[in-house]
Amino acid sequence: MTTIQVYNTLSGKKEPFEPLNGNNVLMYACGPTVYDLSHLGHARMALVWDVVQRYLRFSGYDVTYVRNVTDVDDKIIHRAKVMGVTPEQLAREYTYTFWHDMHCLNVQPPDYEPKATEFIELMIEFTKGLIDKGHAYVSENDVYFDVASFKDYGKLGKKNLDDLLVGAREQVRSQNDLSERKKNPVDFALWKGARDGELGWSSPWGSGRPGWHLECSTMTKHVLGETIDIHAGGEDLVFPHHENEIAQSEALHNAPMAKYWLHNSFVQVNSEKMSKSVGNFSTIQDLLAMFSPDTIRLFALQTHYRHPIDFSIESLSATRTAMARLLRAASYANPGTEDNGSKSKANVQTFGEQLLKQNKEQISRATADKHDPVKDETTTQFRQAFLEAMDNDFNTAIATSQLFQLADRIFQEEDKLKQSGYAQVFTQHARMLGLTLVDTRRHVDIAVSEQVLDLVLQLRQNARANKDYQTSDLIRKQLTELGINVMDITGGGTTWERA
RNA sequence: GGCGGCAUAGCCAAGUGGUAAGGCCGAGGUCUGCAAAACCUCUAUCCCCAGUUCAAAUCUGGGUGCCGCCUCCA
Repeated sequence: MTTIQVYNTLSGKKEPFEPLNGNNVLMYACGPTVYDLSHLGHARMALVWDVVQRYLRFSGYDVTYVRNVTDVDDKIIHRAKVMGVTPEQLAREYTYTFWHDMHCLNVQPPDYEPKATEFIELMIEFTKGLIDKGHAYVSENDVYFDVASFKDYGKLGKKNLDDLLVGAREQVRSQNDLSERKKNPVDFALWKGARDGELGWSSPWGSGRPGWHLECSTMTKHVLGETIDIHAGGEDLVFPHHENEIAQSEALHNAPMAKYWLHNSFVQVNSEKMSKSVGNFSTIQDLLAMFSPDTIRLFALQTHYRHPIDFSIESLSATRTAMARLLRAASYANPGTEDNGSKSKANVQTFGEQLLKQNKEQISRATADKHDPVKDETTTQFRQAFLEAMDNDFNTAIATSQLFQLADRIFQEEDKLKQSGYAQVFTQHARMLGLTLVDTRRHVDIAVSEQVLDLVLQLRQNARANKDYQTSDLIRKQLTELGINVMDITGGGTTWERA
């Protein structure tokens, strides 16, 4: 099997990817906290790890991919209070919108999607274990992790405890209630006691809720195991979130939590991180109103996942133009449909049905070239360059550039059979990146259809004015067949409505 | 202050020792009733300075600018 190179945050280097247990890959990505609509930054995270798990499967690994949903957290509680709903209602609402966004973007569902609230009992067990081993202590109704008791603390985020203490002391001074409860300013909460009326679960330490980091440690352990292959997430989770997960899990298990720690970079706006707190975000739903899922995906994949992407409507528009070219190239895969396939036959299948079909048809690395309808220097070179790029720490920027180069070959090819063959190879590889290639070039929105109708009716009026009633009647008849009733108003003017 | 990262054409963006992928925009041409698409051609020596090397965007040192994390954050 060809070796994939991955950049491991833990070592700060690219390393050959070798799963711990033969062909099995256990992969966990930190999912969203569901307290609001997801924005492009969340989309990038989901898209990147979606492509990674797709590529690992393509490469022949038996992947178990887990992405959690954080459905209990301070932000959820605060937002719910503001909106006058319960935290459960709020979390469920935004879980649904997240799923909707993911489906629209053709992000494959993970194999398991644990929610924090489903693991409270096990988190309590986890905490007890840490207390028993002397890595955690109870303070009033809270439980804290004793950072000083874990000698490797800081190995992921490349921090040393002394430096952290200097900074932490100043922060804690401003929250002096906390400083009294913690032995050490950098200690973090495993369990937070609930104040009056606050959301809480009963525990040996009274009513309360888990600390943020605890859920990922617990769910990783119980869904996948004590040591997994890949733990992934956004760059901002390196410290303290993943650092604290490591501290908890490794202190309890005396075993590495994950072999590879992978992190994606941010989406920026004017060179500044896109985030809720800055307020410079574009929600996935807003963007989907303007751009196709494939455009958004291509936009994300044209930059390497460890580099920041600078977002602007202009650059997304540029990607839309580029995406149109890829769709045109793909349309040669099924000769004949280019010209007569637009008679709405393609729309019989729903988007969801198309995606399921595509996933079923997805090729694997071992058998990929056997399926090649055409096998020559072009396809061989293309595949080699494409796979080489993906093997090299999932370099989707190079992989997509190869798609453009193959697209050029498709356009140039005069032999129809070859052209179609190239286009099929093109399609297979584009779908490996999760591009749907659902042809959106002829999708017309309501505003445009209205204007087109106005135009047609204007032409009909012109015909009537010229007493060309044959033409004007033909137009009306055809529109009627489409379900559009055309009504001339006595005294001039025309209006229409759907029958 | 500590840690990490980035700086490549008008814009976006790959490339980490052997002489600059790809996308968008633009220019000229072919095709076309006109246009669009397609096709052909053209558009950079890589922030600055010094060094290592036969050879550097790519390594080393220094400088400048920008960003992220260290507090919730994908």
